[in-house]
Amino acid sequence: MGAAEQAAEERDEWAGVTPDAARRLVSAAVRAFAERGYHATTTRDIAGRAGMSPAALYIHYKTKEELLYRISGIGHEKALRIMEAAAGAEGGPTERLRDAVRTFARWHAEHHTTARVIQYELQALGAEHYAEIAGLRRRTDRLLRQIIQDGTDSGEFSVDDVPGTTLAVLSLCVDVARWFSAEGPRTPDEVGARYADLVLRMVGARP
Amino acid sequence: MGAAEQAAEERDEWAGVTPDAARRLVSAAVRAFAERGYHATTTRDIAGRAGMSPAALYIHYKTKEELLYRISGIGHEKALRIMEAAAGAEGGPTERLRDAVRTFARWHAEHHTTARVIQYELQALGAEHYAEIAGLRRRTDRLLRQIIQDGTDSGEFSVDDVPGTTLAVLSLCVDVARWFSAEGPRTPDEVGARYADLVLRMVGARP
DNA sequence: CGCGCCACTGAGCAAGCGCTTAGGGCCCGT
DNA sequence: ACGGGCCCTAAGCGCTTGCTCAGTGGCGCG
Repeated sequence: MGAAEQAAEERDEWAGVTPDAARRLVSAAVRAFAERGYHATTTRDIAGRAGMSPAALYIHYKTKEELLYRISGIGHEKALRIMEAAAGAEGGPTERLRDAVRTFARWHAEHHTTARVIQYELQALGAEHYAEIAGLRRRTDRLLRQIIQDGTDSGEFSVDDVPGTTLAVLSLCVDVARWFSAEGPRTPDEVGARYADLVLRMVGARP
Repeated sequence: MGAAEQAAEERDEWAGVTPDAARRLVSAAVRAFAERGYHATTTRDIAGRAGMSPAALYIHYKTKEELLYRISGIGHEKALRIMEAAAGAEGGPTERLRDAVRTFARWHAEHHTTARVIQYELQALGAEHYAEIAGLRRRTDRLLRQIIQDGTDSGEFSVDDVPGTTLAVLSLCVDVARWFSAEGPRTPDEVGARYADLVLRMVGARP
């Protein structure tokens, strides 16, 4: 990803959503869901933030749940792509794990508003939508687990319980979205770098 | 804590709440909040689980929010006492950190229903109640940070950023409540032991 | 026995919820 | 000029919500 692309994405992480009104609604919904939670957010609040009447929401989305579903889908696909990029990169398990944790944790800090919604409001999805999103999460988990397995097989890492350690690493990164604040003392880059170091220690990389 | 005491506590972690009807309501509320979230839970649901009419709830609690406040208070005080016990124990930083993480993570696994409510539904509290609970969390954080600081000062640990590492360790333990399931393959004891090992690696304690 | 007490219920209120509907303005090709 | 389609709004429907209140049943006590 070039610098221009990344800057464009930061300016609007929902650039892929069209038309403009639908994008404004997604952006408003993600802010409202992150602040108050899905169930405490009203469709009137979402529409108000997007500068429309409550009825306008239903031209672009069938239900409030569909908004959450769209947000969750886009967010989890982005998270999966980040993990895919790190897992598929050249280099040994240590480099790939460092890169995976650094970019994954950094994304959860930088996009903590979106991340909070997609990671902590999943239970509000309907059963089928939940199952679909759970599939994306399982793929992300499998990619990270494979990196840790590779490092353990090659002897670069010393890990007793690969699935358990994978779970802990994912949990650590995801939970960044809960506590991270843009007003806090840490930048997303710093969080990513620190978390990568912590995780390399967790797996016993480089003695 | 003796075995009999611990068994009694596991049988009813709300033993301190009286009278019986008030305890049944707290127990029902914590299960409902954990399953659906605070805002998605109705007072009718809580009362129904406790075997009463909706109106009976208001004899024991002024509002639904007060129920959450009571649950949060009791839960966070218990978490604080666990951390106090580990921090005040005899032994070096390594032993105290191992004990702190083992018991803290284990509690979040064993009481994952309660823990989920007190850690992830905090935002639903009113401003004053939130501030009070936040004070308890700050005290817990300070105790853990002191252990890590002690180990760093003594040279047993090698930690660059003590507050940041403390935050990561707490985040890791707390997030157990989100993913832990009694039907899963791991027991709370196993989670506590594994997490203690992982954290000792994170702080660079001697293997 | 009879009286007061109080945990509890049945019924229901005002408010707010997700969502629908009828209709209006604007832009398009012809 | 004008008809059709697309967005959008004002109004409001049916329902559920948190919470209230008058009344009731059963228990303890004199």
